[in-house]
Amino acid sequence: MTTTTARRRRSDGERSRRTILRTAARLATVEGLDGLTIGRLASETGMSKSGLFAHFGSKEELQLATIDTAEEIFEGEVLRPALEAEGLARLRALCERFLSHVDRKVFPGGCFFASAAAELDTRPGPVRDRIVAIYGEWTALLEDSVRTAQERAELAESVDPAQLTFELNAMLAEANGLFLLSGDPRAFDMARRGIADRLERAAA
Amino acid sequence: MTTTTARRRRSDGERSRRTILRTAARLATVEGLDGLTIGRLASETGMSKSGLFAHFGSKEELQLATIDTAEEIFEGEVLRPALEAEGLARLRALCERFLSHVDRKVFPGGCFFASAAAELDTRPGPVRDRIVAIYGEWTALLEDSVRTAQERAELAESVDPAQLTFELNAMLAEANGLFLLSGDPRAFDMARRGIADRLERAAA
DNA sequence: CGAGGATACGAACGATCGTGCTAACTTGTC
DNA sequence: GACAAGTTAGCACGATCGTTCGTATCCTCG
Repeated sequence: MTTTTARRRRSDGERSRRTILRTAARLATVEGLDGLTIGRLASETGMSKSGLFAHFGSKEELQLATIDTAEEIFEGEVLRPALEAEGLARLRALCERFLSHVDRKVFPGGCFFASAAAELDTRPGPVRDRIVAIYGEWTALLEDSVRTAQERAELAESVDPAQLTFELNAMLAEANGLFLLSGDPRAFDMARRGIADRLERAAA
Repeated sequence: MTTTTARRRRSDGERSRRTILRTAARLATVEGLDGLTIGRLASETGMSKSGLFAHFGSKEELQLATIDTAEEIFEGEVLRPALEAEGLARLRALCERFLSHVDRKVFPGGCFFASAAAELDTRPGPVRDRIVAIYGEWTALLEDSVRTAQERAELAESVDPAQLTFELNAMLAEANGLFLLSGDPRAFDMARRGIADRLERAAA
């Protein structure tokens, strides 16, 4: 039988890999996941092209690893803090943490996944599939929060969870886009006001 | 005195220029305005790289001309038909024509300007400036329609035009993005429902 | 401490990028 | 019908793309 040789990594390699991927995640929101180039990333991290490349084996693997890293950052900045609340409060917290993470420029090019989704929209392949899956998880999380809020009688039974999620998501994404285009933080205020109004209307 | 030699174009050159730019506008929504490459565009139109390049002189000029062409197409498909109506009907028509032009795949990658805005968000320069200006004009058109609808007592005086525009724009853009990601035309239904609800709530 | 594997680098590859140069041809004008 | 100007192609350039290979170095484990 073939013993699967699990290549154990060295600590220094692990560390530079993290450094590379954190830089890549930030850079990708500016240059795009495709515009993210090996040479640029190498000079940004002070490594050689070949040394950096050896960590991934292909550009596609680098992109997938970058997405994983962006997901971890997003979890830490948005999801984990918001998941401490429940029901309607969780829904509000998810929206607020999302807006906050754009405002605080966790990624210099705004929401990583909004940027990646717009870029990979029409380009089939595993990278796009990964982005679609993550978008689906985010949407499902919002919808679940709506449903829980309904069970707790914080939102009306008559509310369509998918519809409400669509509208909330729309305002979050638009705030992200408008802020990036205009640089005006009033984009967040408009999103907050729109979301608050919409939730009030959906209240039980 | 120096006579300004206005370079008059020849009819065959004008025709191929149009062909190139129409192809470029479609292609840019898939590959991106930066991913739009001279060589790709040349082979797509059956021209030589240098012959095509001579029309523009630089890639940036090509990008700017492509944006102009996309604007003309957008005017024909969305603006002109909608501007026949007035007030609230115009506002509804603008939304409906926008959704329709995405659904009909006027551009294979959805709304040209949503795609370009997401790409150029964070990259300063004349190309970005042009996209920002066009986004501003679109927003101003929506806002003006809201104001006119208020003057005609079709929408309540208490409505904040900028806020309503933000929310409508958000749902249009989200429908565009969601449709491109999922391929599911129910994205348009959710946008229509959300917009109808929002306008009903804003009615006088 | 010695061995083995992970890590990193330098050099080089074919391909493609945007961009020039030159020359051939078409078109429109007098 | 000739001449000027606009149009297109061919070829080549330096740069950069993703990728490969050989080699030197460092960490880790026995």
